[in-house]
Amino acid sequence: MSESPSRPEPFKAPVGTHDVLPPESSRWQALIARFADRVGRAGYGLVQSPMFEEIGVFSRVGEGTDVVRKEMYDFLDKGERHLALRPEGTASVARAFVQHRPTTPWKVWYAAPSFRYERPQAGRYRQHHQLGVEALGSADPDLDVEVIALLWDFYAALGLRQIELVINSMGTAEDRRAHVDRIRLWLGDRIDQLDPADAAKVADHPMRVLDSKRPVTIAAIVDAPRITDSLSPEAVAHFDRVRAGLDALGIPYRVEPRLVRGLDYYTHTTFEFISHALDAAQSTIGGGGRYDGLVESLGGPPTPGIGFGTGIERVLLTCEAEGVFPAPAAAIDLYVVDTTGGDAARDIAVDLHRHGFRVERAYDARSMKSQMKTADRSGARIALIIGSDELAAGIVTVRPLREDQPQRTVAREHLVAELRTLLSDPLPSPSEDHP
RNA sequence: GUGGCUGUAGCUCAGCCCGGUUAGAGCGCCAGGUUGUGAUCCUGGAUGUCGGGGGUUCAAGUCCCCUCAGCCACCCCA
Repeated sequence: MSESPSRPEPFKAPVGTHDVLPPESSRWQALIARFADRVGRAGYGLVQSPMFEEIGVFSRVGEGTDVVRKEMYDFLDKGERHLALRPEGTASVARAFVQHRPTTPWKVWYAAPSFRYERPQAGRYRQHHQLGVEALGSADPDLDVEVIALLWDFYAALGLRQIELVINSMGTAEDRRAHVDRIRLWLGDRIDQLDPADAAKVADHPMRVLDSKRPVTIAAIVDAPRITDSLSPEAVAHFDRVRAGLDALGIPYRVEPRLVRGLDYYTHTTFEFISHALDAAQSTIGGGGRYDGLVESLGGPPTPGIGFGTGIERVLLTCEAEGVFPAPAAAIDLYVVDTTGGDAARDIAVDLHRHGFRVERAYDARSMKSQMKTADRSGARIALIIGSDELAAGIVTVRPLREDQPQRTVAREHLVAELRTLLSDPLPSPSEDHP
């Protein structure tokens, strides 16, 4: 028997979570930056809300949904408070609105994790990340159009083409309630024609049965009443204006009267973006809708609102499937190679950082060959070489790695100026922030 | 929560059906190819609780059981 001490079992990320490491993380940064830019230009400001809330914030707004009934990560803290990790983005933002009462229209965006206790699979995690916007305080159908257009444009800017927009109207809160009752009765009369799994849902979630994927059920409900046939005049007018707006902007869409979203606070417009490039089961990459009663249900004044969320993981998965939006190239311009022990590399690298350059260096006093190898792999355009000769003479050998040009030496005191010229593209001065 | 498939070096995998010397490949990593120069090429090297536990056996990466994890699907949704 070996006497070697047993190593502790290595830890792994919890089920359904994942680490995002370089270079993949640079795609995340770029994606979020694109999003922030697009929605920022439309007047949306960043909102940062807590990752957990009193459980009531979520249960109040989604008591009938699986997302809050079965999938919430809830816990008691040391003060016996019943809290929950947020399962979706809208409720937290609505709670913040109620708490702070900002002037309306209040338009915000977020990039934040959501948590749901589900079995993970392709495109589905227990912690996933959403980009989203919420606009509160206006019932203007043009706002519905604006919000949908933001997401449409975002996908388009990434280069995604195989995206379908599906929209529906749930009508006013009264329309919705009446329709749910009507559907429940209608399905109740045909309950034995449904797939048993769907039949079980009729009492609690009749609407859910309508977007069933089971062939037996699909056949049984072809003639089910459609909400679009029984909307109030007010709701019809709203929906008409939303469609007219999308038409005017040239945004293609399909009206799907059976579209049912996972949260049951929606009124009027609901929408979903579906990727046809994904062969996984999870093809919805974004969705949202209007929620005119939500703020009130959280104790605020009657306040209309609309928003969407789109899953970063799924969007990136779709980008991969369509072969668009690759990870940005390496961000390093210079690599310092020092064979004199490393002090020169330390001084030059930090000095160049302070002057705004993007610089890396080798550590551990490796051989020159090894350092050059690393320099090459770093993607740097130029290696700055310091050997004993350079050190003694107060110079640096500047060796281009990407272009076929001879290397040359530059005096240390002229290095910054020389490199600025050499790299040609304008670099920010040390005081400014990077672009 | 239910079901199917898969777990062997950092990564991708072979070996398992037909148990048997020090467990392999490619890529990656490290070093060297004469005295200071990368991406090619050549040579050499390091690294494995064969997911974990139990069992069968003279002997298990290979067979059996349990368990955990990953993937995929149901469900649900981003």
